[in-house]
Amino acid sequence: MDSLRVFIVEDEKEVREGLKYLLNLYSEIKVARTFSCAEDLIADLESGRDADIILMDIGLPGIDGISATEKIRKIKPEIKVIMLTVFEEPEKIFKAIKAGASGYVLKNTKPAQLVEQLKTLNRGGAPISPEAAGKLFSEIQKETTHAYTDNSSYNLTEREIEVLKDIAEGYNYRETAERMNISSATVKKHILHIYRKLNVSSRVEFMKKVINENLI
Amino acid sequence: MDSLRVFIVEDEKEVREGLKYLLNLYSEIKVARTFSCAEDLIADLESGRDADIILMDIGLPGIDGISATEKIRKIKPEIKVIMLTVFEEPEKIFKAIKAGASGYVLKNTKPAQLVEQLKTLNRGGAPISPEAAGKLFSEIQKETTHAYTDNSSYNLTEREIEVLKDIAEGYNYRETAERMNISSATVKKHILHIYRKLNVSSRVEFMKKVINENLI
DNA sequence: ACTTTTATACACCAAATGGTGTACATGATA
DNA sequence: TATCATGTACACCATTTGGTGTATAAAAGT
Repeated sequence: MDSLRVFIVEDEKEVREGLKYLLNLYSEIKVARTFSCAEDLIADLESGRDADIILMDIGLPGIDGISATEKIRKIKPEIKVIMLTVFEEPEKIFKAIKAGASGYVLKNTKPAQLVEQLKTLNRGGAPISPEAAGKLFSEIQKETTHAYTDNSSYNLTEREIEVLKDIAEGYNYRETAERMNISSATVKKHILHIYRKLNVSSRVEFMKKVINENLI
Repeated sequence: MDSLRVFIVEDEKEVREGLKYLLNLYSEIKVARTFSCAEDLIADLESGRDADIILMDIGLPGIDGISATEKIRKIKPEIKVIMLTVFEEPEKIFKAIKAGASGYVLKNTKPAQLVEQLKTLNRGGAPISPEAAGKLFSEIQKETTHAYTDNSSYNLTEREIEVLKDIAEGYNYRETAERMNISSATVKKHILHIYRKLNVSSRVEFMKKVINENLI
């Protein structure tokens, strides 16, 4: 198999050169080019040069690593960008991934381990430490804030709203019943009442109304 | 340090007992209780019993693993729930995390590795394989860019798009068939193909996708 | 020429949904 | 007090949906 063609973007020369040296000790990796800022990298990509993987420092002078990642995804979406950092900041992790990063690793990761992680990229894997993953999970859970039903016009009862939410989520009567610890006959009754109040008579009409009128 | 008190929820007896046996070989872990369904576990937690970590199968009879995780977070938010699965389905991974899961591991993970991962939980880590992380990343990226998703990405045929529009309008198979001058069996076939392409399996999921991704 | 895709259509079956009853207990309200 | 709204739950029924087959034929790609 061909070795992975890697670019490194890192402003601190020692880190940049050190990483290049260490990674080049492995036959699977070929550090082809290094850059001290994102602007240089982007100019290079636009002039036709190509990489399999870009190791991108987050804290760069000028264009920061996350913005650079967004740009890269636009011009060369096939290139995998791995964020490199010293600290793992929850919000940065989430932002980096939204921007299109394929991984998030610490600068002090051992070279052998880093090489292993880079190799998982081909299989759809994403290099990330359990610690960073934990912070990412927390961010996701934080973002998941349930908007609540605007019930001004339909006069749905509290229980009906609960049922509405579950059904609109995709749970069927049985599943909703189990989640609410009631019988599925009751869930069905609720839904029929909801149908009358919303003036619909099928799941499709129900879903149209619920989504379009932001009832969840 | 105390050993970690672990509960296992898994419907297949062999997997459940096997996992218990293997984990109990490690002094850091104590598999205190096992359950064949989520209902039993929840009853146990409500009656006062406590765990540090719950290993939760996703595909359970009755209340599924994700719903169960939501419930656990409500009654005992300090317990870490790790999802156990055979396959890594991107949407399930994302849903599980939103529901409050602290990790997502494959059933075939080697015990030693699993034990290591469980130990990282105390440090705020989240056990997740690079492959699952990759799928999670894709989901996050999909969610943030789904405004651009147009019908071409699912490779629906022209006829399928016609059917999709009618069904999403609220016509049922028979009505759609009449409008298109074909048999309702054919409409049904089309819908089943559409379901596969959209990766959904019910009208509700279908409508969510169609409306949220602007496929109409 | 051969395979795949697309569109059509039927049969069969299990599960879910839509709709109608009735019934009982609770708590609020007229 | 009596009625109403709510939440629970069951029975019954027809229709719809979800999923699996098989089959034919034209069109498109290999």
